[in-house]
Amino acid sequence: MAKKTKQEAQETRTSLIDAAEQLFQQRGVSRCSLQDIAQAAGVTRGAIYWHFKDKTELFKAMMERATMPLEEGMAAPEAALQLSLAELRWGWINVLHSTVNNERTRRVFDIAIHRVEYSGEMQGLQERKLTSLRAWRQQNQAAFAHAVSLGQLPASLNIAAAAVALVALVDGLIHQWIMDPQAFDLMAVGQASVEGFLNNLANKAPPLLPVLTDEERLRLSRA
Amino acid sequence: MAKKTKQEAQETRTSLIDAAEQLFQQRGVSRCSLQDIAQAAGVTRGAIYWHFKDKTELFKAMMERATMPLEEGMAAPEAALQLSLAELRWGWINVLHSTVNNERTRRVFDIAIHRVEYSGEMQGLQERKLTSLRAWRQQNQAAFAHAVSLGQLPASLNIAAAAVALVALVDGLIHQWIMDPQAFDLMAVGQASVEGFLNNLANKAPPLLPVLTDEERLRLSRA
DNA sequence: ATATATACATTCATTGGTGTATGTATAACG
DNA sequence: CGTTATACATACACCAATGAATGTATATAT
Repeated sequence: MAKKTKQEAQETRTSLIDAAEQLFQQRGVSRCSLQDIAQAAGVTRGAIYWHFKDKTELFKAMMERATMPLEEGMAAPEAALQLSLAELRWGWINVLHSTVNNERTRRVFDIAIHRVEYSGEMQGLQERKLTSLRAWRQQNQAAFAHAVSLGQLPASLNIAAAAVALVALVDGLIHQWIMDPQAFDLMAVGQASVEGFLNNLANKAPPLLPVLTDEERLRLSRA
Repeated sequence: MAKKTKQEAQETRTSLIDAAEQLFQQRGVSRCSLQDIAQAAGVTRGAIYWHFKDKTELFKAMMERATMPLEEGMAAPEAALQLSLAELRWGWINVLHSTVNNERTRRVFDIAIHRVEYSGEMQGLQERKLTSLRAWRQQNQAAFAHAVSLGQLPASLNIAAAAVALVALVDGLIHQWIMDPQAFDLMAVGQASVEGFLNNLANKAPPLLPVLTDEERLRLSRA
């Protein structure tokens, strides 16, 4: 077949990634062949091997296209040091928003969560995810530290633990919603949860539950 | 080769599941062959096809062996209606505990989260996971409803949203810890987070953050 | 003690997928 | 306007994995 224009080549590349996105979600990454993807994009495997080294590189390109806008939403490390709680809240709401409203984000989240095995050549992706996770935690922690220095949060706050918990909360909400989207309104529950979490960091109400006794702890460690 | 005793056969079956557990985690489910598993267990593929229909059934058996004790920890639906907040807290702490201290639980969680694709024949497993997720939510919600009826929690509480958030919190903590175990102490942070969450459901402190304005919401929906 | 079911091992045929090598028409460039 | 690099299509060789078929020695039941 004939050579294509540079723009046409970019269009094939795009449609290849599009097709991969669809098929990866439908059949799982390892369960769909390059033949399937090429056919869905209306080309042959030759086109794939021209644009990408192999399936792993195609996968990476797909992930990057979708997550790049999200990573941009994360403040630069220096800026995070001065991040206010309101700005932090805003960042999380933004993540939730694009999860709900951006179809591509949703699909790629679903793929990253349920349709790929992080082993072998995909191992690098897990480490990239880990890096991103740590960055989110760092950003939370820096914002909390800043808020403590301003007196908005008590100095007794364990900011590292709080950072972990907030990431867990949002991450868990997204996971749950991706699995079961009609079970709840992610934006509503997410906003209420995040705001509730942040508000409650400030106050030291008397505990509703009695603290676990040492004897109870012992029972656990023996179980 | 010779026929084995019934007990010996059971041991073969067990060692097959053991080997699968190890290799699934190391190489990912789709990336390790039945040949690999059989060899690691010191038998041939014949033994696998005798004990299990195919790889999917082997995987299911592996999952069931590990998650059965956890599902037992979940109260029966009727009992959940009378579940106290302290008992609910206890249940979650138990999950965290076996995540940290039971090596098998940890491995299988890692496999279920990172080393398998929920597509094709594995689709059924995702639905099983969904069922379990809904059960956890239901249990939380029932306990909250009960606590509201006792006056321990305010009637204004959105118990459905709170149930979702608590599941998200614990689920997110486990995910994060499985990815990055040395980043934090799951038991300590988990206990503090869960207790903090439950305690904060009771009080209605003045909000630290100004509520999102309608104009801000609009900016989001246009983005 | 004999027969039968058991618990595997071995062998075989098939297949789907990968990577690479090669072909080729044309866009881009000087 | 000729040359070259481009953007694929086509063809080929290769392999790893699966499932089924068959073999077989022995535990177990009667």
